Amino acid sequence: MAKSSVKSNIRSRIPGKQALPYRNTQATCRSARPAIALDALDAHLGYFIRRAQIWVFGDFIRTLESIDVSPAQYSVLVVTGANRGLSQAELAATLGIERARLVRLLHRLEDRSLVQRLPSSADGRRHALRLTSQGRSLLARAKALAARHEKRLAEKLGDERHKMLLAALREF
Amino acid sequence: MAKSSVKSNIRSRIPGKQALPYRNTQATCRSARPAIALDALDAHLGYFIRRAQIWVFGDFIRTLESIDVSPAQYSVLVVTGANRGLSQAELAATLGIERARLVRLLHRLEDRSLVQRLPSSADGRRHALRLTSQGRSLLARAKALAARHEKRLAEKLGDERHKMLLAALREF
DNA sequence: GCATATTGTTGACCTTGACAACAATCGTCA
DNA sequence: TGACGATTGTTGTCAAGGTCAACAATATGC
Repeated sequence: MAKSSVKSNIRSRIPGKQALPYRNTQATCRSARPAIALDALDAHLGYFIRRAQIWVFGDFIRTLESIDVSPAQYSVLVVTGANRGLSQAELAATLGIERARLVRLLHRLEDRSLVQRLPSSADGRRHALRLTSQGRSLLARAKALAARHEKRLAEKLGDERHKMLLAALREF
Repeated sequence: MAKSSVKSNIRSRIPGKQALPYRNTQATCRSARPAIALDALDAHLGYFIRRAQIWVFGDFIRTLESIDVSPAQYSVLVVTGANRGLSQAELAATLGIERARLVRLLHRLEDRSLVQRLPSSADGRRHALRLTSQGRSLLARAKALAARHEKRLAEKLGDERHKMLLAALREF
């Protein structure tokens, strides 16, 4: 309907390129006709990293959706569980997220009684973060599901390629 | 200041873990004291993909910031430039973004006179996308800058690892 | 004791992604 | 032919995240 092209009525007919029925909106990017050239994109790591990120996160979210744990929440729960008494600034720094963002993440986890913010006796500014018992048991289930997700990933890629990617991406 | 912990005053003193001065908020994740355990996160590809994505996109954005071209805009310009007469649905599908999102991306690129939406003579619903001459010249500069970014990436990773990553991530 | 830095917090703004709805158009098939 | 379903571009809305600035409480260093 072209409601916004108030500009010109130039007819441009391009010969070789027509109406290929794309159905790779989902995750099937290895679809039918190639036809459309990625050109320079094909040499950019960033482009493929982004696509991989979307795929991996999508699978992770679907896998943990029964316990309502997002990737960000999972990372908070795991690191908090493994490092008792961590401060929010430390946690934010190791996860690579902003302090401000972590505050709101913790709000929701605290509302669900999964984490506690205890006052630090040594430093009045800090909170000592801990998992509640509910938090620990949910984390256990989350880890089990996440392991299934990771196994599926390893199967998709092949074990050696999976391990290789893990090692290479650690460079960042 | 713990304004929100209206809950308890339990003092919890954890011995081994204290106030390490983190300075890896930026991109230095290979920082000083390890101290904080990633635990299960250390085996998850998704975690490292996300960190890599942030790093790579950050470098890309900084590199192209002089010409004000975001990663998404770059991908639109590249694919549009390489496939004249593409429809928006086709473009969205190959880039893996929503039609709705592409509409707003194109709005801004059209406002900057970089792309044109021409009516398709064969199908009244479709737009045939084309770069303007300004779009083509900006794309040329963008490609040059993006190549510098990619070169920096290859140097950081080593050529063989860079190539390997490119190949492995294509699986998604 | 005072200046400066850090910590947790809130508020505002912007970008993305995900959906739903809609008008215009096309294709198909009775 | 005409009616029905599908596709295309579009808009709106909502939630999730990232960024940035401000602020009070607290700690540290001189």
